[in-house]
Order: sequence, then C-alpha cells, then structure tokens
Amino acid sequence: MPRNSKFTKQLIIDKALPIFNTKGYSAASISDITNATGITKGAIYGNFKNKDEVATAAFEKGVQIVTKQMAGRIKNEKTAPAKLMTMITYYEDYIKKPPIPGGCPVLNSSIEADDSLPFLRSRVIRSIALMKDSITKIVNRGIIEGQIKRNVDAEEFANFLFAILEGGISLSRVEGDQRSFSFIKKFVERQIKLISI
Amino acid sequence: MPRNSKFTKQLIIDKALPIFNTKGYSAASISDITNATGITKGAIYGNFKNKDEVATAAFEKGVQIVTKQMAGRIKNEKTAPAKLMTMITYYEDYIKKPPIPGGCPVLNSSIEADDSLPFLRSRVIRSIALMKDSITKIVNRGIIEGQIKRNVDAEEFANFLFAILEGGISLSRVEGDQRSFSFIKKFVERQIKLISI
DNA sequence: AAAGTAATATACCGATCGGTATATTTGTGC
DNA sequence: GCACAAATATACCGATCGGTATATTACTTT
Repeated sequence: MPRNSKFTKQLIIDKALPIFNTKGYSAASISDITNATGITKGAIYGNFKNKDEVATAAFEKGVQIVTKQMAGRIKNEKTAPAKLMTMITYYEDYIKKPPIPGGCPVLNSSIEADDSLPFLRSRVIRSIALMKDSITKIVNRGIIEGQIKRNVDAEEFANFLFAILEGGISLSRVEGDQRSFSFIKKFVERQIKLISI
Repeated sequence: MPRNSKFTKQLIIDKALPIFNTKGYSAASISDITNATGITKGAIYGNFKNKDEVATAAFEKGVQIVTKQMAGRIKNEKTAPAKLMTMITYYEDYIKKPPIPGGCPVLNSSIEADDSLPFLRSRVIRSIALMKDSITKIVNRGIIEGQIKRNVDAEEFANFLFAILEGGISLSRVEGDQRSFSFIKKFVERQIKLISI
C-alpha cells in the first residue's frame, strides 16, 4: 500500500475537529479542511465517504479528548466530592485554555443537531448519556462509601451538574468573559459541599 | 407608496425567525425565506440590506417574543419566589409547545455566534445581560420585601438560573425527551424554596 | 386617466458548495 | 527495476449560495 492512509485519515480528523467545532457543521466546508491540512479533496474523499463521515469522526475525536482528559483528572481524586469538584475546575480550565478551539463539542453539536443532522444527533445523545452516567456513578459510589448524603438523587444531581456546566461554558464563551462561570463555579461548589458528609 | 412595505417586512421577519432558529444562520438560505413567504428575492433585498440584517431582525423578534411572554407571566405573580418558579414553568412549557420552533433563540445564536457572526454576538450578549438582570432584580426586590433570605447573592443566583435553564432546554431538546428537564425543574424548585423565607 | 414612484418580480452574476471521474504519483512485491 | 495497486492530485460537474441590475407591477397624486 503506497502512502500512509491511516496517517492521512488522522490528519484530516485532527484538522477538521477545530474547524467543525468553531464554525459548525454547515458553515465548515471541505475546502476549509483541504486548506488546513494541505491535502486535496481527492485524499479526503478517498478516506471518507462524505462530509458527514468527516464530521462524525471529528466529533468522536472531540468527545474522546474531553472524556479522556476529564477521566484522567477524576481518577486522581479519591473521594466523590473531590471528583465532582474536579469537574468544575476542568471546565474552568477548558474556558481559559481550550483543548479544542470553539467550545464544548457536545454542546455545539447538540444545538446544531437537535433539529437536523440526525447522523450527528444520535452520537450527541449517546455522548451525553455516557457523561451523565459517569456523574451518576460517582455520586452513587460516594453514597455507598459514606462521602455523600444518602438522600441525594444521583441522577438528578447529574442532570443538574451537566446542564449548568454546559450552560455556564456557553455563557462565558459568548460573553468572552470568565465572570459568569465564576458565579456558577461558586454555586456548584456550594452544592457539592451541601450534599457531602 | 405602492404596496405595503411594512407588512412585507414583518412577513419576512415572521417567516425567517423559525427558519433561522431551526437551521441556524449559515444553514438557512435566502431561498428558504422566499419559499416560506411566497415573495421573491427582490422583495427581501428591497427591505433588507443583506442576510445579516434579516437574521438580526429575526433574532430581535425572537427575543421580543420570549421576553414579552415571560414578562407577562412574571407580572401575574406577586412574590419573588413565585416569579422565579414561573420562569421554570415557562421554559417547561417552551419545550412542550415552543412559541418559536427550534429552541431558545438566545442559546442557539449564542452557540453559533460565539466564534463568528460578530453582528449577532453583540445582540446576544445584550439580550443575555437583560435577562440575567431581570432575574437579579426579582431576587433583590424579594430580599427587600422579606421574601428571600438576606444572604443570597442575587447575581450569582441569576447566573445559576439562566445557565441551568438554557442547559436544560438544550438537553431536553436534543434528547427529544422531557425527562432531563424534569430533573432540573425539581432541582431548581428546591433551590428557590431554600432561598425563600 | 395619466404620470410618477415606490415596491416587488425576474433574470442574471461570480463564487463556492459537496461530490466524482480520471489522471498521476508513490510505495510494495517480485 | 518493473509491474501492480493503493493513495492522492487534478479537473470538472450541477446545484446552490448571497447579491444585484433591471424590468414589471401596483398604488398615489394630480
């Protein structure tokens, strides 16, 4: 096999990810990607069936980056409250120094894919479910291990935390200011303390 | 003046609003609007300078609809906690029976305009500021009138409420399910009770 | 009713879109 | 080093994009 197709595919995904994440699916064009990668349309369509598949691969890559980084930080913490706290600071750092330009790929794709782009929507739903589930598990394990109060509804807390973090990151991003997120950080930290033992 | 230009302009705005709100700015096209209105490109560009101006007018109309409806409900409630509660049910009804197809125009535009579309971004920022400010004022008046605890940070609460409602509506919309919002509703209602006297 | 004008319709522009057919290049196995 | 095949580059397709110049229509004024 001449030339390294695997390498090219990765190059396309890596360069396409920030493009899709900043401009959105429909505003991002194939020529944006050829410009960013230096390769041609032929190479893209030789490695992907169409634009949808490039976007899908980029989205999955984005989710992978976020979840891996997050998981790495969470694993370093011992108790459930500490793990939850670390999620806030992760999002806080995300705003300051985004690992992926353009904000959170899950939220971005969520907004663009809710009415159209069914091929993306299903992936977004799946990613959200996984993220919320991991929060739920942290809380439930915290209850079992006596770090979190027994009367806490883990699923409710997961929905709260995920929604407010996503809402907070979008606020801070559009405002171009960390101020709003600081308020939210303060609020969430208090909530975590309130459910902790 | 032959024909009613004011009427045409309103028609364009009214039909463009749900189009922009569902498809997004860049995915929505001028021909989408001509198809929806039945009028031609000439009429659109006779009444608006360009696509940006149509989108701007549509966004402002969307904000106006939401804020007017919300204000109408809030005015009916006497106390600050009741006013805050009514905001949740407004968003809940918004999901069930959206006055504007495509979700919340503020959040949608916020996501699409954060990195590009500067002409929209400034308007989004302004709308968000107004909405958060109205929450802040409700809380502060509630404190003065002895309905809300004195130690509550009104601005922090406003940021919390706005962020979680926006996050919640986007969650429920992409999931195509009210379940997530129900959790958030429960959580927010408890928070309102906690700060109430 | 004729003239004048504001508003809308029509026809067209160059640019760009996603996608494809084909030519060319590059590496592999013999 | 030569044939073969996989990977990439090039050239092109029809469709659609936002936008404009111009023709036509509909109303107002006299």
